[in-house]
Amino acid sequence: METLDTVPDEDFLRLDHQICFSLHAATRAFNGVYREALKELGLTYPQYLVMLVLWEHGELPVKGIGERLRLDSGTLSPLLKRLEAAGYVERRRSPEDERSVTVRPTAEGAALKAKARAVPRRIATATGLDLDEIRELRERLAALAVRLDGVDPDDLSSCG
Amino acid sequence: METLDTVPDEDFLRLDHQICFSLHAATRAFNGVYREALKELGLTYPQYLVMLVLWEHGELPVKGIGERLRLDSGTLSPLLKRLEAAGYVERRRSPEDERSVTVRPTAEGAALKAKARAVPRRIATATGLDLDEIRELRERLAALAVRLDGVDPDDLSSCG
DNA sequence: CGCGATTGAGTTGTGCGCAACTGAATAGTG
DNA sequence: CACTATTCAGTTGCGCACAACTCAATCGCG
Repeated sequence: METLDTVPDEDFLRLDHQICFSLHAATRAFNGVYREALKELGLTYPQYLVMLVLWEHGELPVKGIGERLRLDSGTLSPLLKRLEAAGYVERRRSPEDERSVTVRPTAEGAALKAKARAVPRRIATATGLDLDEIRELRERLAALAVRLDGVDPDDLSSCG
Repeated sequence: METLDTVPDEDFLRLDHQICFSLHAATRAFNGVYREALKELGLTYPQYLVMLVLWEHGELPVKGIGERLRLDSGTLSPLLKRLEAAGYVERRRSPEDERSVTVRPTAEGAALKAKARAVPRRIATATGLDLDEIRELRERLAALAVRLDGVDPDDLSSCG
């Protein structure tokens, strides 16, 4: 039987080449179609992700957005600043906790949701997958992300 | 029967939130484990991809690397410059075509392959997937990337 | 209450990805 | 042969991701 242990290192490097590349390429291809689809909304893909969680929750602290999207303030602060400059969100210091900043969609940002409705369907059509396949892919990727995020760094270095 | 056409826009936005996020998160989780595994080699994930194709082909023009990794010169030129500064590759103008630049691993770069051998196995173990599952995921992602790269941009905008 | 530890947002610096561009070399056409 | 079009690498500019850091606000322990 062929298991991880029976494959030579050499073949593994080649396989890695392929899987690495596939994931990398698929991600960038996805980014590409989203970029195109979001062009008319004036949003980048990560900005769209932020707007999605804001449309769903109404308002969130920066930290809350970060937890849901697994992004830190180093990424979110400038991104939110650009969304604010574009007029789609507003930020204000929380009165209860002066450290926290609450983000919520402006009227214009909320209105954008209507225009965004058509986007996911176009993307789904572009993938050529049906609903069940999309859901399955989502499950797999989510499970993989959870598993990879939980890996002990020592298991990845030679001394582990 | 539930098809793409029978799902309301509202549900679609929510689903999109989930699939977007899953792909985004999985990619970054993958990047994270590779970053950790490649730390001792002094390579970033994209630099590792470049070294993989160079180890396999011996030497390639910048264009050849770009075709295999689906990357343009805007990304590759500075990346290769850094690999050269690190002493892993050397670049020289092709004598036959002065426009082209040939890239090949230095002795140090070639030696790195031995240290890199252990990396893919650690990554594969970290994913918790067996060989067949890894292969299947690779197939799916590759097919998806090809399909998405071939999408007509007009199909993604409202006027399409 | 006082003071050190923690938390939250933001900044800085580096590398990647991509669009748009430059400039030089080559190919192709009349 | 001359001249335009194309090709190739590189640069610039912008946005994202992440590590490492700053600074203020808050928490928690003695």
